[in-house]
Amino acid sequence: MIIATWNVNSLNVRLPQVLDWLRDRQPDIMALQETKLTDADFPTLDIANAGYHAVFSGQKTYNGVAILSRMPAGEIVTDLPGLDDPQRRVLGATVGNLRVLNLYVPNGQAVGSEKYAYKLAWLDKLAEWLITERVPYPQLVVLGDFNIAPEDRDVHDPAAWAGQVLCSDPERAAFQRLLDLGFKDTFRLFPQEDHAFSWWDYRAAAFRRNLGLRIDHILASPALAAVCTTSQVDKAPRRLERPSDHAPVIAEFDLDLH
DNA sequence: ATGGTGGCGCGGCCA
Repeated sequence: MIIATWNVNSLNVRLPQVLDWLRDRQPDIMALQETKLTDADFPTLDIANAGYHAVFSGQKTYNGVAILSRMPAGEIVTDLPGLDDPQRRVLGATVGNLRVLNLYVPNGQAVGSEKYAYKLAWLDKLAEWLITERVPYPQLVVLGDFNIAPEDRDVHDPAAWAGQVLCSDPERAAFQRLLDLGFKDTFRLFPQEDHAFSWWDYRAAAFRRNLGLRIDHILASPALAAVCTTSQVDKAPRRLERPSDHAPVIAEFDLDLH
């Protein structure tokens, strides 16, 4: 079973790339972030023609999340419990015997800003949710754009980024708290090349120079991590014309969805 | 160098 996550930075613009990627890689589950579409505008038909069910929680211009799956999804949740928030950043769904939580964690803008405080409060609510969610759903995957580079090796220039948003200690502590709950960062279950990133700024030819960060993650509950067989970043879509600034991240599991 | 690029949508916000 293959699970993937991709911040597409507008599903309108990136739909052809998403359809190509689905055809080539055939994931069982695909989590999308920054669809930037209202639910009325979601391309359900194109996705269905590609062989996938879709559930989504969108808004105009900003944010928006979706889960595409070979099998139909149920038990849909679109909000963090206890957080009244118009921003569409959360989508939980059950696909067969797997629980999927797709997240677009707030960016945080700058350390000390209002958006940064919102990000930390949001992550606090997330941890509280996972404490309860993992009980009925032992096979739980929590994935998406976390907007956190967990360690210095996830940053092209750790000295320049030290203490900056996406890399600050409180953000990393919030990420570590998720790991302390027993979730595994599947990417780090396996040997990886140095300088492996999932996001590169559009500016300053950052991708060509591999000036990136690894901020997109697939976290697996203990039961799921135990059957994880590989995880990698697929940089190919970042090389295309008019790419997203993020690349898809993949994890594969020795598990039958049923 | 306090910029640079991209999406949305048409001025400014967000990343």
